[in-house]
Amino acid sequence: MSTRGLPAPVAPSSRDKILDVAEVLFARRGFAGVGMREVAEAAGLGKSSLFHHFRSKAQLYLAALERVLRRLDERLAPALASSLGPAEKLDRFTDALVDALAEQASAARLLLRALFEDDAFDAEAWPEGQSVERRIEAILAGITGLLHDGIEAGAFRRTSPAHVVQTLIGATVYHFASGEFGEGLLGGPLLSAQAVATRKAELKSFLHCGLAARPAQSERRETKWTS
Amino acid sequence: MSTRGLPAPVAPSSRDKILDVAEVLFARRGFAGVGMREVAEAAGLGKSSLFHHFRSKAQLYLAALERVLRRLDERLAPALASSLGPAEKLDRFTDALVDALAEQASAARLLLRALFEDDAFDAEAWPEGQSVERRIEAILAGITGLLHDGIEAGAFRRTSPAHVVQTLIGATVYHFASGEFGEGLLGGPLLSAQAVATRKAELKSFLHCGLAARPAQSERRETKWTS
DNA sequence: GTCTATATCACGATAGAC
DNA sequence: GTCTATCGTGATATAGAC
Repeated sequence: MSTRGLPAPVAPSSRDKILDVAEVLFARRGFAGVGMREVAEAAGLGKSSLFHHFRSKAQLYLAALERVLRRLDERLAPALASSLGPAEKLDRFTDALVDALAEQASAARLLLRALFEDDAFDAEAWPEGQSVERRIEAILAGITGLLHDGIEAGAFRRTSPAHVVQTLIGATVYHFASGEFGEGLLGGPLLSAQAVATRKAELKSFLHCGLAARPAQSERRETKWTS
Repeated sequence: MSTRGLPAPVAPSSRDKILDVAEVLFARRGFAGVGMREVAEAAGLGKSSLFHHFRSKAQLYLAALERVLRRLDERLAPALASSLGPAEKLDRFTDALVDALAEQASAARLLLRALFEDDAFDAEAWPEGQSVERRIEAILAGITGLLHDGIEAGAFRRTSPAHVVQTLIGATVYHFASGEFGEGLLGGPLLSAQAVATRKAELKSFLHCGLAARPAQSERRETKWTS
């Protein structure tokens, strides 16, 4: 019958191998910094064979990014779908996010590029680009909605969900994308089990405290959060 | 006699003009994504004239980055040099950092690239690269030392200064580098006076609370928050 | 200091044999 | 599907006139 839906652990297709090396290379040096020749050679193919699987460099880049986002979404969705309270849900979300980013450093770097670079090509012109856009929006809607619900339920203090999301992205995506610089700063590896656990605890400690609902008395004097 | 040490506001040299456009272009599309021809034309020069001022593309990139770091250091140094307590010092440092990054968005982007990209060229081979390295280390030493002193003095809870620095970088440098994405998420401009003030308040609120020294009893009460 | 012209090379993408 | 060969373009960088 069909093998659809089943992973193929023994025989990775050429397409998957190309995506693997493209993900690593694009993460390291960005879209413009990687040549199709380099990707092809790293995947063990000729350059023309690569263009048989992906019609253009932009399509390859977007396909690699889309795969990263798909895997990330698969890791985050269970945390958001659980029927826990907002605080516990946010903890699970944070754990899942950190685990997913720490599992593969190239994913964090590629994701960071997607979030702050104005891509030179027109992403919307490719179907992969639209898929990328939709996946980003879905993930953002999930975490933003969680924060919003928590505020409405009184579990979090009244703050700006968007600003918290930006802080969360910076504290996770940037952290695991920081590579050599981050390791030099920490004085050790970024991706060891211990370093990941420390990061998780540190981050949750900040979130726990920074989002905790407070007595109205100690609330900010200028409580006009516009966004 | 000499004009050394005086700014020249009326007659910007060709070199300064080149650095201006290089900073913007490299920030937007990275080292590999910008051509020397594009820089030259944006600066109103011929391509060969550009190579008269900067011997290579790598030197131009590093010079632009070095200028960004120099200006940032000038803004941060007063906050660190003040004779305030650790908490107030950190507040001033945060204000200065946010103001400096918000003042010019290209600076934040170029700085973010410097922190997470493994540059394709050998930065150490150029004198500008060594200067970049020294300036980054100086800034890091300043904020890390401030956090360390605050912990020793009992003003901050006992945590990892390096992790706090990473969180701080993510919450500031990434935030102001996020450009179109960040504006879409916030639903408004990133760099307006109001948005900058909101970001400052949000960030200091997180820091204030996340770093506050706590009674030893509540220090490790993570049963409610950890799954 | 700025220019025109050029050297040399790598790029993305295509054609067509096998 | 993979290959060799090639097209057209634009890259960094240099040479030398003015």
